[in-house]
Amino acid sequence: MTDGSTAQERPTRDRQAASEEKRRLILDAAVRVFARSGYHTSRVSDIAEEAGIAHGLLYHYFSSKEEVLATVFRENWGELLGRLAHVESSNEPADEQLRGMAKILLRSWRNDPDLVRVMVREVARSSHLNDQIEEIGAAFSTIQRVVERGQAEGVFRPDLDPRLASWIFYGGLEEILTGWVLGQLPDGDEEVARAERTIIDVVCGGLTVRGGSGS
Amino acid sequence: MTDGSTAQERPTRDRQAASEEKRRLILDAAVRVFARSGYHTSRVSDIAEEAGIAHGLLYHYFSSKEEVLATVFRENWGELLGRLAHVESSNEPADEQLRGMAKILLRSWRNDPDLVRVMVREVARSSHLNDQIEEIGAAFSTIQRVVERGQAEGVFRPDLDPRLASWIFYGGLEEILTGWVLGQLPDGDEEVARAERTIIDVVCGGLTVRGGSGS
Amino acid sequence: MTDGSTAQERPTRDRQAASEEKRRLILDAAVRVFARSGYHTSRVSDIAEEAGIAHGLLYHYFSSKEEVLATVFRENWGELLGRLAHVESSNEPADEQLRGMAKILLRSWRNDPDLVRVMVREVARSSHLNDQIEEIGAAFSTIQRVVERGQAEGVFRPDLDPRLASWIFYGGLEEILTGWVLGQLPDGDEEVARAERTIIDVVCGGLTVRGGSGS
Amino acid sequence: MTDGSTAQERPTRDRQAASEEKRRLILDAAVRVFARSGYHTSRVSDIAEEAGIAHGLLYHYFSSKEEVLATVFRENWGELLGRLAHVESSNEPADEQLRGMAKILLRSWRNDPDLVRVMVREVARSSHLNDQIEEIGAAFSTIQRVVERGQAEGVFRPDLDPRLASWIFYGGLEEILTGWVLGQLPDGDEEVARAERTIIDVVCGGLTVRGGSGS
DNA sequence: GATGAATGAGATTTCATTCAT
DNA sequence: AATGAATGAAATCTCATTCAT
Repeated sequence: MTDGSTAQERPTRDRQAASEEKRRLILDAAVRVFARSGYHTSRVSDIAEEAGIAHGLLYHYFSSKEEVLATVFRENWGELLGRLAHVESSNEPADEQLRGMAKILLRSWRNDPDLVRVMVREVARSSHLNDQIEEIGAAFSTIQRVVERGQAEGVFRPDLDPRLASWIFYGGLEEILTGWVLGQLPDGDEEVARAERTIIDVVCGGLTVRGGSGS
Repeated sequence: MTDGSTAQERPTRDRQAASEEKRRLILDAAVRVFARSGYHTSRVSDIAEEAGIAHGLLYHYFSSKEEVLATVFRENWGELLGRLAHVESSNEPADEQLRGMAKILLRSWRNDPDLVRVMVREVARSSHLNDQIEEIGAAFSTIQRVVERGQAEGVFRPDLDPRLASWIFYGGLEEILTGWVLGQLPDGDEEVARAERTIIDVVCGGLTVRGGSGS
Repeated sequence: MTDGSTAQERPTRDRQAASEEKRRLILDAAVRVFARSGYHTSRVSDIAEEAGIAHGLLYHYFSSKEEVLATVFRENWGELLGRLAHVESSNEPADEQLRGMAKILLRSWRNDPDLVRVMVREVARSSHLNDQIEEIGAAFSTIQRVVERGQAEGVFRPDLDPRLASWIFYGGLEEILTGWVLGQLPDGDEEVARAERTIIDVVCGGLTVRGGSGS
Repeated sequence: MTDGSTAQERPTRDRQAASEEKRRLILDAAVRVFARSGYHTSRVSDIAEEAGIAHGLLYHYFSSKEEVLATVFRENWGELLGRLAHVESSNEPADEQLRGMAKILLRSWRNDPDLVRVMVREVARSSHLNDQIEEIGAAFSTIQRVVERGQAEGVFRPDLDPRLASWIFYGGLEEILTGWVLGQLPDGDEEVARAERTIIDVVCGGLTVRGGSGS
């Protein structure tokens, strides 16, 4: 279809595209603003200003400030879930899958620090929106299934509660992200790599020195 | 006047006691209200009503709503720090000390759920007041020192970053508390005991099966 | 499009005009309210009600109640200064210039009694905002220059401190305005005329009888 | 009566004296506080703190904050009126009486600057209390009578409105005080003396150079 | 007299949301 | 779609005054 679109069709398509573009503009601006000032302290007009639009226009795209936050969460968390699922469906052994998931979560900090800031500080446990709890739970379930498979395959100890273990694993990851967000843990590519190693070492291998036949 | 108190002295002492009592009344009410509605959503008059006082009186004791939250944090976190320090100064081996610290943190949920709710949701990473970051850091330092001692004594693997390990340990604990706070993890005395066991098993011993035949 | 205005341009211009109109609406209402109740006793909502707007809108145009008062002062005092400057730049003799300035000040009472009420009672010496002192000083400087010129031209006695003389002159005028504001001096066109005559007679000619036989 | 007072009598007298002393303490503190911060901006507790008492005690001596201001005014203005009346009843010529009155008013600045600050800024025209207008009027009446006598005795020009003249005279004085209060006119003993001279020169002799048979 | 805890009306200001243009 | 003026509920905080002790 080199130019088969009617005169009618094109503007419509362009409009939709432009509309989608502006929607994204607002969401991106919101992430920056929420990251900078926090959800409650940010004003709708701050977001609009950051996005370069009139604040009234925001209400054409979102029904409320809360919905902006919810959308930020939903769309990004959804993508994350997808990537975790992809790891889960790989053929790697359970511990390698955990490593892959740690990588995804920890590297998000370098990819989009503002987004992590918002997720960690505003969404993770702030319960602005109860709807999100379910979606967050999906991540835990994924991790939990990996743990369970590891146990079934004899790679992981069978005596541990897989649900708690998955929470602990995720908690360790999130806390490291928090350390970066709060500027309390040293930052940088190398640090991210070390964090990946450490979380896997600790959670999979444990702190305690292995006895028996060598390491 | 055998007891040496003047007529002046007594009422003063009584007043101070009463004043301190009321201060505590307000703080306790604030914890309940913040736990129920969240810091931002709670109104000062909600706290006052919960405490059974006029809202103006709150400003006799605290300079702002924010100071109320900061005080709730400071006083309770301080107490927690004291208990962690006590464990640190015991003669137990490092892994037992970690277990002791896990106990303290996890049992706080049963002792005072509202307080944990507030600490987890409003203070831990909410960025209200940066002053608190330092005090939170003190807890990490304590844990970190235990890890380092464990490494020095040959109980813990020396190749792991003790700082990251302490964050991971604390993160696991906090995530479990969060699970309870959000109603996502099953609750109850038995569950707390299992959580204690699991966090220590995972962090100290690791998920991976310990085998004679190495990994 | 013969007139060169785009479809975009017109509404914008209209809006600006409407906005300016509303700004003035608020300022006028503020003058009436301040005149009636005094600055401190007036509430922002009184001003809004008098202007027929929601009180929140006032903050669209002014950042605070204090800024409303400051603006009332600045804009009106600025106009007054302009008129004084105009008199100063005339070719009249010094005493005639003083008469002209007295006219301006005294007639403002009949033109806009509420404004005079506010200027006399709230701004003149009330110390709300020190920024205004400078601008008030400009009026004194103008008068002082006229006095100095009168002295240089041999019309006024050269032995008098021109600065003090200008303050005395202005003080006499302001006191008469105050008498009208407080209802202590009789009011009316004729009275204003008499006040003009008297202030010039007193300040220029003095109370003392001029005699052939000197004093 | 070396010691004729009964046991009953003394304490009573002492108490009254102590009570009166405290009352004065509060009034003096109020003058300082009002001078510093202005009436509306001063809090009752500021006055109490300045006086070194509990703020509740202020209400044993005065029924309200407003009454404190009214009392400050009444007592001090009354004293001033007495001194003006004393000048009026002297045998001096009218212009000398005016000079005496100017002295009293202007020197009050050096005697008690804080009091002048309060009188000029809070009482003179602020109409916090309408009751005071009458008492202020008494000062004008006194001046006016002097002017009228001066006219009757042929010292002052008979064609001028004596009421307006007295307001102008008083206005000139008050404006100079205001200049000092606002830090806009140079201060000091010498300046006060010059101000006395100038106000009398201007109001009695006028600015205009005397013609006829020399000065 | 003296204290200061307690009250509560009330004031300013903010800001999410709506809506006319 | 886009603007930003307009609304008004709501929240924090102040402080004169009262009153139990």
